[in-house]
Amino acid sequence: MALEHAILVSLLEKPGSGYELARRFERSIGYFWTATHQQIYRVLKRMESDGWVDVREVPQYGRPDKKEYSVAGPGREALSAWLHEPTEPDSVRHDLAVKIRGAAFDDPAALISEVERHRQAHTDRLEHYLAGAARDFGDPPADGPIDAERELQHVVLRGGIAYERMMIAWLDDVLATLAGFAPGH
Amino acid sequence: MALEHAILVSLLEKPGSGYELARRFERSIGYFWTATHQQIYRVLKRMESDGWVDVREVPQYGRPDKKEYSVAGPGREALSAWLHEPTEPDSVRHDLAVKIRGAAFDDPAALISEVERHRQAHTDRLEHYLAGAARDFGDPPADGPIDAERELQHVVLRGGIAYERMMIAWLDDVLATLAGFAPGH
DNA sequence: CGTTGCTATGCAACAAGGTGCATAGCAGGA
DNA sequence: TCCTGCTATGCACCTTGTTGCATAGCAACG
Repeated sequence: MALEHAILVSLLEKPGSGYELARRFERSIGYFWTATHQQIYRVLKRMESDGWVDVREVPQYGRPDKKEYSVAGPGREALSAWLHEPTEPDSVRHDLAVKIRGAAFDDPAALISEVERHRQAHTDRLEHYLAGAARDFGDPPADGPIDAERELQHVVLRGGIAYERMMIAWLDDVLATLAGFAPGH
Repeated sequence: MALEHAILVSLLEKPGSGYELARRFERSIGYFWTATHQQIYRVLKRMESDGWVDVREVPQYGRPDKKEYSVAGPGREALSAWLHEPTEPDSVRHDLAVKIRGAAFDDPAALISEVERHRQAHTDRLEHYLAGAARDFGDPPADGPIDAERELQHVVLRGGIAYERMMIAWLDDVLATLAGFAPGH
């Protein structure tokens, strides 16, 4: 399982509360690893009892207090062990692909609006990525030592951008294919 | 949930046993929807008791008998209903991306072999897809009515090919980025 | 005859993920 | 004052998914 590991990475990049982690999982991290706040709180509790993270009560004014988590020694070691062990490429779940093949036994044209919805979602996400890339990585690399954290975040973001572009191009292909059935239909 | 739907699509394309379905989920269907045989048997049993599929005992010689499943009326209706209802784009789980960002807090160079392993897996899968495309869709389209089932299977396969090519290109980008840390290391 | 290996089906236990709901502090506006 | 809305944490339940194991027919090989 890797939700623990995703949380460890996120906390190493910046300590934070369960709530803050949940929000990160709605944006940056969440684009390649999803989790709801219930899941996060549950796993954080386990990680705390395993000594992977430290907790600090942070009083806040104008809003409820929070528990700020940061990575402890054993957590760092667990992450390191996971990084050094091979992982199989993730299994994918593309229900749109199932729908497309299933459409052959129903009405292919009825899928057009669904595919367009997905295309829009991917376009929005691409815009979001590109904005983030311009904001965080727009400047030419500064002189001096290479910042590994920054470089690695950047290459992951480039992966997200490549993925969204690929999906948009493919969904256009799907739409063209679906359109091919329409007239004769 | 969509394992039921993936099974319905697969059975509509061709009726078969749980064992045969499990093997299809190791190849074609499995590239965009994974399932183990235990899961498939369990779900098939439920689908049978819900009247979604019909079963036929098929005696075989030279090997154990099997139960051949085919889609029944209610199953077709359930699939149709699912096809017509909107679905959110699937959540992704790319643990390699988590590892890459995590490598900033460990040894980035140690990830190189892992990334190369993944690259090889994607290359193999691309080869497999291309062979399938040449075998099944290599001929120019025959005259006559458009075969929706064939066209839709083809466009899904093109999606798989686009995905693998994108991944290979991105993994090369990752490797180049990781190599950038090595000398100074 | 015993072993290996593929076909074929399945159970039990557990881990992980998702849905719905509950609680509570505090700010700002109607 | 009440309501809405955001921050913040959490429980209970249920569905899915994974792992390990068990059974059994039959073929091929040594």
